[in-house]
Amino acid sequence: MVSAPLSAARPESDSKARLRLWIRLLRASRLIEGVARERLKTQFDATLPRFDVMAALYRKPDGMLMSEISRFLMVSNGNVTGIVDRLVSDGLVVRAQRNGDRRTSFISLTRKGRSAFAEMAAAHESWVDELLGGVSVRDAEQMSAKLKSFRSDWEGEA
Amino acid sequence: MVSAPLSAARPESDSKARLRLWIRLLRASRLIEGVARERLKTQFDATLPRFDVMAALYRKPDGMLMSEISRFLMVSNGNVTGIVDRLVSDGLVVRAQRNGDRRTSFISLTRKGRSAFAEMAAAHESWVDELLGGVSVRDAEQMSAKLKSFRSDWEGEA
DNA sequence: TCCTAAACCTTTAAACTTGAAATATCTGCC
DNA sequence: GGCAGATATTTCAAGTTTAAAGGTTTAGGA
Repeated sequence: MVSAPLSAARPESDSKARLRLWIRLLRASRLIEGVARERLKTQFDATLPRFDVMAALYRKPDGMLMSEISRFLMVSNGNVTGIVDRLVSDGLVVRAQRNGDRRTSFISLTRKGRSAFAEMAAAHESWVDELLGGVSVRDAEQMSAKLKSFRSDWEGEA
Repeated sequence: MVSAPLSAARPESDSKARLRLWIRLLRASRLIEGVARERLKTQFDATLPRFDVMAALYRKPDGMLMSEISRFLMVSNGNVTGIVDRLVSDGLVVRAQRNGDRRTSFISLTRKGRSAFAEMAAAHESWVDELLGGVSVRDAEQMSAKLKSFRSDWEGEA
C-alpha cells in the first residue's frame, strides 16, 4: 500500500479553521464596538465614527487630507465628508486651506477637539483594558504580531 | 534605595498592549469585511448584512425569531426588520405565523434562499481562506480559542 | 496656450444602523 | 373577565455607510 497523502494543498479543514477564526474575530469586534459605542454615547454624547476620525487626526497635529483619513480608517471617501462636516459644526475640527492646492484642505483638531478627544481616549483605553482583561499581555502581544503580519500581506506593508 | 515596584496591578503598559490588540483586531475585521462586501456585491449582487442574516437562518432550518436573529448577529432589533423585509420581497426568506403567539413569527430561508446562500457561503469561505492564508492553521486555532474564551467572559458563555 | 488625464473632494441614492418610542400581544393575578 | 406588567416587534428620526456620479483643480504634455 502506498502512503496516503498526509495533507493536500490547503485542505478543507484548513479553510474551516480560518473561517472559524474569522467568525470569532468578527464577533469580538462587534462586542467591543458595541460597548464603546454605547459608552461614548452615554458618557460623552459622541459617536464611534466621530471618535475614529478624531483619533486619526489626533496622531497628526499638522492635519490630514480627507483622502488620508478615509484610507487610514478604511472607509469610503464620501463617508468622511459627512462626519467631518458635523465635527466642524461642533467646533471640534477645522478645515484649513492649502495655499498650493485648492482641491484639498488640511483637516485638524481644534484646541477644543484635542482636549475632548484626550478625555475620550483615556476612557476608551480603560474600556478596552476592561473588556480584554481576560487576555494576558503575552497573548495580546502574540496575537497583535500575527494580525499585523497578516495585514501587511494584504495592504503592502503598514 | 528601596526596590521600585516591578509591576502594579494592571499597569499602563498592559492596557497599551490590549489597546494595540484591539486596534489590530479592528483593522483586520475591516479589511476582511471590505473584501467580502465588495465581492458579494460584484459576484452575487448581495450585501454583507443580507449575507449575515441568511447565514444565521441557514443554521436553523426550523426558523428563528426576529429577536434571536438580532441577538445572534449582535445588532439592534429594528435593524433586522428592514433587512428581513428586503429579503422577503426578494423571495429569499419567509415569515411563518406561529399558532401560539401572534406577536412573533418564525423567519426561515426559502428553497431559493437556501440555494442562494449555499453558493455564497462556499465563495465566502474561500475568500476568508485566501485572505487569512498567511495565518497557519495552528495559529488560527490558537487565536480562535483565545477569542472564544474572551467572549464567554462577556456574554455568559456562548 | 490648450487639452487631456489624473487627483481630490462632494453629492446623491439606497441601504444599513442605532436607540427610543409606539404598537401589539401575551401572561399572571385578582 | 379585566387589568397591570412583561414580551416581541415595528416604526421613526438621526446618523453612518457604500458605490457611483459629478464637480473642481492640478499636472503634464503637444
